[in-house]
Amino acid sequence: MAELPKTYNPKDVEERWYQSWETNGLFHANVNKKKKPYTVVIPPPNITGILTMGHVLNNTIQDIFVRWKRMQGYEACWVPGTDHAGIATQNAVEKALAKEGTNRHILGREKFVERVWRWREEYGRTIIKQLRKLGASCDWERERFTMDDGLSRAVNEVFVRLYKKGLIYRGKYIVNWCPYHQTALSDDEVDSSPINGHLYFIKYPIEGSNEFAVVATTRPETILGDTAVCVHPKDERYKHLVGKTAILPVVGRKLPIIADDYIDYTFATGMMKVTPAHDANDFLLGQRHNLQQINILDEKGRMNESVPKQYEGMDRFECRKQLVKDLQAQGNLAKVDAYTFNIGKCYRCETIVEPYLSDQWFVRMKPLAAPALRVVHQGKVRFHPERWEKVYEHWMTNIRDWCISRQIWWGHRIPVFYCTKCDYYDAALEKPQSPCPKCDSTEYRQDEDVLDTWFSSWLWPISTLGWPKDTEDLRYFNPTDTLVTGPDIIFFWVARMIMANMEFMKGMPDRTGKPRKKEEDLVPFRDVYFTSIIRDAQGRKMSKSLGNSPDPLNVISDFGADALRFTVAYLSPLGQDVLFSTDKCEIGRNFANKIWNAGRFLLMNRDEIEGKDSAKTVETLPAKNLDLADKWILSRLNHAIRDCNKALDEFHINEASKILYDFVWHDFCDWYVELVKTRFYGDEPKKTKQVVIQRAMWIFDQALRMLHPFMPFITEELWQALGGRKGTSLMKAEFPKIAKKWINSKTEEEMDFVQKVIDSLRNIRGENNIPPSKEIKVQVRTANKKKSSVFESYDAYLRKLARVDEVEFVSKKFKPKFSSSAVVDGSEIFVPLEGLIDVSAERSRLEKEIARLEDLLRNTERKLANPQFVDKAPKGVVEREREKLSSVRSNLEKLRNSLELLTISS
RNA sequence: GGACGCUUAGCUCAGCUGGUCCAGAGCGCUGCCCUUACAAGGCAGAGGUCGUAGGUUCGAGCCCUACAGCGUCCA
Repeated sequence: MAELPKTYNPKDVEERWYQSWETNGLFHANVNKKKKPYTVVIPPPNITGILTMGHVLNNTIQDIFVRWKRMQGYEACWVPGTDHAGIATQNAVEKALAKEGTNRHILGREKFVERVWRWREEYGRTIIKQLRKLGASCDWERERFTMDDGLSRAVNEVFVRLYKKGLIYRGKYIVNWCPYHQTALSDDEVDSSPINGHLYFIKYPIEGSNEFAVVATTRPETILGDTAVCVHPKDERYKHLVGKTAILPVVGRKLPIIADDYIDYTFATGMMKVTPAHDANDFLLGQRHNLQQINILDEKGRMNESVPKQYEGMDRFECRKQLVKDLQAQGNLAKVDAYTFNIGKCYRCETIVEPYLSDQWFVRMKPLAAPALRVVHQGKVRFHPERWEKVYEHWMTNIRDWCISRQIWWGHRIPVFYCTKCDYYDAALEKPQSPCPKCDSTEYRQDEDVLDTWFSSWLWPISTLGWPKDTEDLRYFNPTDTLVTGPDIIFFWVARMIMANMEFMKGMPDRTGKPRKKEEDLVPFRDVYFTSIIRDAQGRKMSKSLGNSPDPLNVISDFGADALRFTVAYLSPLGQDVLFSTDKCEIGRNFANKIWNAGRFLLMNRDEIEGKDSAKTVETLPAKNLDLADKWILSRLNHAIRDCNKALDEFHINEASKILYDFVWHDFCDWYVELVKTRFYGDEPKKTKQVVIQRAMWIFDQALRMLHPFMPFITEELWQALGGRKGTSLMKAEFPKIAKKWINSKTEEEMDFVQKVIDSLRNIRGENNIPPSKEIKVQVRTANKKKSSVFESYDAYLRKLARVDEVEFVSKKFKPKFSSSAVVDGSEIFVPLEGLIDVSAERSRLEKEIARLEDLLRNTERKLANPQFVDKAPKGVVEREREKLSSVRSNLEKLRNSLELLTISS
């Protein structure tokens, strides 16, 4: 066994083990009927992306679950992959083209798409490679991409099925239009944010009258598309105007004045202009009242030929300025108020989106939503934390149809074919070969648009496993188990996956080959873990523009992947944001170093005791001749095993990491290792020492197993070093199971007493400034025989951990002089310090303790004096209070005596 | 405007179904230690009327109500 370096150096360890795991196929999962599957599909990162802290958190959590389940004996399968990110990717490639002085229109569609594929080959794998650095145990043989043949087939299949079912339709509707990308966006792709703008009040003369209709708008240029003025039917102010005609300034168009209770008559003047082609609500209003729809914009957001010549070709904002000037000149601008309102921006380029009337494809969502809502209500899909169910429910019950067409080139082209000779069209997997049923023509053209990227992502849990084909994988690994994702895509993705799975898995064979019927077999996953949002130390979202997002690869190279993983897991409470800064990785790095050195300590002593090259696996716990420390650490270990498994079961990652941190650092390193030293360095026979070291190694081995899902690299390295295991991996070792027989509260109480004695001796040493090198003598007056025997049995512990060289038992009559003292569970401890004692410090130390106990005593007395408490509180609680009372009283008395003696003797 | 979340030590946070840890951790701070695993460490210590005001209860950081501040989502 080579010597381990003094500090842990992650670099070579990580590289080496990841390669070993991957080349040995340890990440790969197969259909294995003897095992239960545990499946996770990765939220496919976007091919334009690079690893961010958000990915680190998300994938660390997934890896923890997957590695934990794998060690528990499940056939754990983590399906990785990427999505094609239509708009973002097209954006990136267009930018590259622009640098070359060309654009997609010059290239043409086919060449452009080829170019995007090349771009994807070159840059689209970045994030996948980076995930390996993090230690992600994805089954790379299963890597998928939303534009792969199989997945594209699934997309087409779904489109055609929904179309035939009448759940997909085409229509002219108002959509969110991004003039920069020149495409429609779904509602979710629009971010709304407040803007300090203006509210313009514009006067429309009323025909045959001196009156004006005064309407208010934040977008004055849209008046050019107005086709009505609307008032509330109950609004007395304007009743007389209904049915009359207003004249649109500048244009001169005649606008009917209509009444509809949709409008809010408390807002502004209570009169509203109606622009059916440029506002979603006006659009509906226009349909109800049969109003003309006048589109005044082109795809780039410029005024089109439907507006008066002087405005034609102007950008919408330029037109706004000019129009306001013109209205003012004409005296038709009543006033302009400062006004703050929300405005929608494209989530990719932040261009202000324009409600825009155009031909688009939609999915009818209501029928799909019902079962998806039900399975969440019934707990067949569980959200963690639960509160997201409300958000989900709200969205699902108010769901709107989903605009799935995008006017871009990169993506799945809509599988709809139009007859070039007549108006016939149909959805089909392939271009129709048969003549047009209406006109006999055989020429077809495919729809120019592509589908929203989410239209492929919503199939991810099934398409990655082979759907629409009935594959063994799909039968075995779906439904998947846990989805780990951010709450920001609950609508985009989570909800839609549930809908898709429920719809498209109906009737597909399950594990036993029978068609799926029950809803719990149709869900895409059983649990959804919503991760925290990673923010910077000031609580700001991480963003490129702020430059506050550390590059995870730098963090890994500075601290190690294990350190980063552990830190992130440790800092992430379920459902709460995480304030992260790179220096917090010291938590993980220091912990890794602690683990490393504990391992190093064990190895050094093993070599010492058993001789070099004695490495052998300790398969079973050497359970003979256990002393207090052994029994205690076994009890603590089993607590940790139980609590860690429970925390993971409940998705409390941070709690699980804290349990392991505390067990390893505080129980194992601070106490057990120190206690074990007394036996390593004592005079016991070699055989005894061998058992002691082997036991310590066995316990450490258990800890390594539990830590492995969190810190895979360092644990594997140490596990191999400790065990001399060849041809096997900690990845496949069994995760510890609780052995209840080792949990023993008596043992823990006894050890607690020993620890308290040591603590109080250390406290005495500290407060009296006794140098660590100086050994002290201790006189004890024990509360009972049992305590005396503990002192006798474990005095080696006192000697080592509190630097004691002599323990003397004293009688009741004994009156210590020049002593510092303490009371532990009724036993009095005196440390004679003649010449060394700082009397005033000692006095204040005792006084402080006395004051604390007096406080406690008063509280306890008050409680017990309350008949209601004694009456109503559970017996056990009252009993404990009584015990507390008597022990506090007796301790107090002893301390007061000591204080008195101190005063006398000084 | 609606929904949800947060407010505990100087900082960042734990504290799960009200009484056992007389309120915890990490960082920071103070003092002492390079004790043969670890100074990325050890030991000891200082530091909190658990946002405010009420209420329920024998008993509340934990439950209820109102308010304030911060944040997120939706309209």
